[in-house]
Amino acid sequence: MKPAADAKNDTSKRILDIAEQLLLTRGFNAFSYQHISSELGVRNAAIHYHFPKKTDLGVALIQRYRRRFQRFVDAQHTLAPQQQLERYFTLTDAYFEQDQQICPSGILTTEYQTLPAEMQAEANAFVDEMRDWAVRIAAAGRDDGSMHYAGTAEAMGLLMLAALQGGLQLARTDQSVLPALKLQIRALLGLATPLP
Amino acid sequence: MKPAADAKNDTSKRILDIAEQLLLTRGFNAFSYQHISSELGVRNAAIHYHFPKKTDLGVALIQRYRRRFQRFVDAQHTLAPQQQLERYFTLTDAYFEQDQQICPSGILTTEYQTLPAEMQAEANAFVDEMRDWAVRIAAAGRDDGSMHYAGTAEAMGLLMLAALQGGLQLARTDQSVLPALKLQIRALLGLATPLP
DNA sequence: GACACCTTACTAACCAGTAAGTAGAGTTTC
DNA sequence: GAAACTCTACTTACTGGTTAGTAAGGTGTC
Repeated sequence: MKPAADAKNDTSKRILDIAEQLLLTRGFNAFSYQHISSELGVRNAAIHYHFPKKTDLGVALIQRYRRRFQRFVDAQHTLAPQQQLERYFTLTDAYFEQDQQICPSGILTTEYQTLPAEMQAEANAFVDEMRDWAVRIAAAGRDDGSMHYAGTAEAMGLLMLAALQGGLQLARTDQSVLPALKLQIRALLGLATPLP
Repeated sequence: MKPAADAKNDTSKRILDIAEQLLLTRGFNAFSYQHISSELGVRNAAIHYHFPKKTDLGVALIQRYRRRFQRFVDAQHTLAPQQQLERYFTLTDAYFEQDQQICPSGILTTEYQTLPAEMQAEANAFVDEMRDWAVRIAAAGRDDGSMHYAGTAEAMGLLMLAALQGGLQLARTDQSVLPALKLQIRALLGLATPLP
């Protein structure tokens, strides 16, 4: 048995969970170790024990996102393209419903210029992966005949990603944004009503 | 003659100019009065003389944007819809080319939860105005037969706004984003090559 | 002398980060 | 099997820097 290691992992995970919530609602520059430690019920220095520098915490957060996103993608590579798109919409809705969070790529690219180089590198990789995935959906949908749109799959995937990223942010000022955007993306892809 | 008033206006304007640059590159939470005062060559308290609270500066910034955007819209209400769209693209490019700035609505909605209530209210109004304008372009383009797209003009305008907002942010990780996005929006509107 | 526009000098709060110490659980050594 | 140790996961206490914001004073212009 390794209760010590379990406890360590548990605290680290809880730190990451709280930091993730703060990142997606307030941004990396607008939360501090105090926010985390008071929420967690420990002292400030305890956070530094697990993540010595704030940069370490930021990098760990993005790396966790990347792993999670990879699992998300892998888990549904057998689904039809339009079902994958609907899953992506559901994911987007889930962000918004949880305290009007925005997507990680949105906060990371917006604060990009103020982030340490290690975080910028991780953010670049993360954005690339998300973009590739959106492009694959658009390409597969065209290939299997379920989606019909003008332009290239590369540009269409990019547009969907950019629109949802911007849409999650705009939704904070008007909650009707996301439903309208989803409808419009479906319309532009020549999709009818969403699948159940 | 009013040299005193001119000097005041001039300094206030320069403060706003520097603050605007900082807002669009770093965000509201990631710049301080020190950044402005050192750039301007004055002491910290001089900024507080013109804008007592940082909130005052933030509100003044958004109000200036709103006035500027209104002039931008008014100045080209006689242009054809697709020419107005191209002007909007040009505006977007100009932001990016100036130190990879993002659009004001992007930073304001991303940092929304951390902004003082006065700034949130101004941001709401600003976003509404931008959204209305994008929708009017989509509607006018459909009405005059120059644009052809699926879905409503409301949703299409919103999608263009959201995509360009997200696109300006994503462009920081890959400069090919904006050109691809512009091409795709034109394609989705049934527009051919951009007008000169 | 009143006013606009600054300065110096300061406060209190917050920030990331560090150093040194401690409690407890597990491991080693004799 | 008990004393000695080591390790994890913290704590207290602190540093130096930055933050927004204020108070009081100076200087030039009308």
